[in-house]
Parts: sequence; C-alpha cells; structure tokens
Amino acid sequence: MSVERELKEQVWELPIDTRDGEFVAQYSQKGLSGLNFPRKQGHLARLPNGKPIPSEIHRWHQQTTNALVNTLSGKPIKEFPPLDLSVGTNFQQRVWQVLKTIACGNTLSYGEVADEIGDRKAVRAVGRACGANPIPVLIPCHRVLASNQKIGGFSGGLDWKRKLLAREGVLLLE
DNA sequence: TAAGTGCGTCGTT
DNA sequence: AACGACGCACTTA
Repeated sequence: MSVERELKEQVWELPIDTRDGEFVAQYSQKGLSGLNFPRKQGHLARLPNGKPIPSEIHRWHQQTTNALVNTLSGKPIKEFPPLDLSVGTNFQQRVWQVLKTIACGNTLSYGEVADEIGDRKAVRAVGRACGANPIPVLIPCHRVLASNQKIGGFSGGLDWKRKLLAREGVLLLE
C-alpha cells in the first residue's frame, strides 16, 4: 500500500469516558466516521502510535464528546462534529439523514422513515439501514420504533435502546 | 382482544 | 437466491 493511500485512509481512534463506560470514536480526514459502544471487558482504545493528534481532530473529538454526553443524559445535542458517512450506500445515507432530524424525545416508526425517503414499501430495507448506522447515539437510530410504539430492534443490544429512550422520556409499549 | 401465521416489498450480501 | 431492527391482513382461541 502506498504511503499516499495510507495517509488518505488514516483513522484516529479516541476513547470517550462516560458514566456508561468507555465509548470509542473514530475519525477520518472528513470527520467522525464511527462510534462504538463500550466493550464488555475493559478494552482500552488504541491510541495513535506516537503520531500527534491534529488540532482539527481534537476539536471534533471535543464536539463528539459533548454531543455523546448530552444524548446519554437525554438532552439535545448543541453542536455536531462533521460526520463522515461515506461508508454508507446512497440509500443508507438517505436513511441516516432522516434519522438526524428526529429530535430528542421524539420517535418515528420504520414505516414513517420509509415515508420520509419517499418509498413506504422500503420498510424492511430501512430497518437494515438503521442496523448499519456507523454512529449510533449521535445518529439516533434508537428513536426508530416498530409500529404501535413497540421496541423494534437494535444492533447494539435492546438494553441500550431502552436505556436511551427512557432517558429521553419516551414511553414504550410492551 | 391477544397472540400467531403468511406474505409483499426492497436493499444488501 | 436468501435474508432482515417491518407492517399488514387474516386467522384462531
């Protein structure tokens, strides 16, 4: 792999300590590209080996940290870091874009999200796209429920989904 | 009513 | 060609 290509794909991985454990944020040159839930076992995030963290990334990380902490407390996000969603297909990016519009404490059903992107019939595909969300919590896929206010699914584990919704004051059926 | 079954539909692998 | 983080319509009890 050429140096040039390696640089282009450079990714920084930085930890975020929260009351719910240590999340790990990933940054590309374009912005926040991934966010991982805390590992079961205290797995330390891999810090960039010896390379200084660009100030730009440091700033993004500060924004990510604030946004994450706010959402974990059921509070709205004041400021987003730039998001790099380029891993997603066109369809997935459209879905994730819709998710970003769901305000704290609000929810949509998978069907309603499908409506938003203009194809009610794509419900199941929407569910799949939600599951592929690389930046959970900040891109609030936990605010998408099945019809009838039922919980639906969550790739990070339903416990997380319930916890996040509870903190935002969302009532579930079941 | 509540719980269970079947199936359309669409993007992804 | 098969599979979902769905949503209906349609059984049953």
